[in-house]
Amino acid sequence: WITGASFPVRGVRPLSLSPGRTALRRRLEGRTLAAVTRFGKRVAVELEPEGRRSREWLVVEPRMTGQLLVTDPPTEAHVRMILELEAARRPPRRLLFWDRRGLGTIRLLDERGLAAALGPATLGPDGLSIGADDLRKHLGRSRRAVKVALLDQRAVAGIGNIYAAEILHRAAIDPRAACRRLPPAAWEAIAAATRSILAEAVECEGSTIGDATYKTADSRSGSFQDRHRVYGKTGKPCSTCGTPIVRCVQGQRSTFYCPACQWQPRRRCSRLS
DNA sequence: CGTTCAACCTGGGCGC
DNA sequence: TGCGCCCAGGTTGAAC
Repeated sequence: WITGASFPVRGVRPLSLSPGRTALRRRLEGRTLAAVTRFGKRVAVELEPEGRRSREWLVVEPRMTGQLLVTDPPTEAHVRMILELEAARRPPRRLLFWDRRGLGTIRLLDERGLAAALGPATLGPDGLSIGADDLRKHLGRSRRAVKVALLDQRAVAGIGNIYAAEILHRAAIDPRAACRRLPPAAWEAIAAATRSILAEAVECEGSTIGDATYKTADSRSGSFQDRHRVYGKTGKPCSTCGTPIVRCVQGQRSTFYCPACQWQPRRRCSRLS
């Protein structure tokens, strides 16, 4: 159970909290953790009901640099939340939220708020089990470039910038291709690549690039960055065909792809007669 | 409907 | 060494 909750300020911009730090501390202390679940990129810590309160969830959205840690943080400076935890017959532990850039958010939500934060209007089916039909239903008629569309969490939850690039390389689809031009077979390939890339990334405990990116709750670095085929590989030979990998910008974010072996549907030829 | 831009932040890496 | 850029596993809202 939570014996103490604090939200250090230390001169940096306060963490985006809902409700504010004082109310949050009051509502967290003494509560018991019931379960921890993941929805796409969001983590929901379920709190058992207490007194007249119904069940509530602490929803953590790490964004770019936020991490939940049970070990000492890289620096004290960017610790945004400290939960002192105690369990029967165990030494006390601390659950920290450490976030260098401070873009992450923490919200305490009731059932209603949870539905809004994690429901189908916000988060689509999880990428680890996504099917081609789900993708096609949501994106099949979209005019957006397929890479931009894969980052839309309402269509499929859990794909970020690294994995969008790796998925489309594995599926051999050009990230610039418009969704509506993709045939059913392409969606099958994309769905299969999404499941396999994400499963491998989970197996490898994510991609740790430099010291600022993802680490596990006990601070282990991931190894999936060693398997990246295109992300951050500008100019390096494509692992499939040897053509140099290219970088472009889509929706203000970097995209990496092989200009030779990632397929783009031809523009429809206008035919006479 | 889709795209672009700005904003929220800190910090590493680069060229001059 | 310092400074000004560009870049970074993300999300949101406004403007066109």
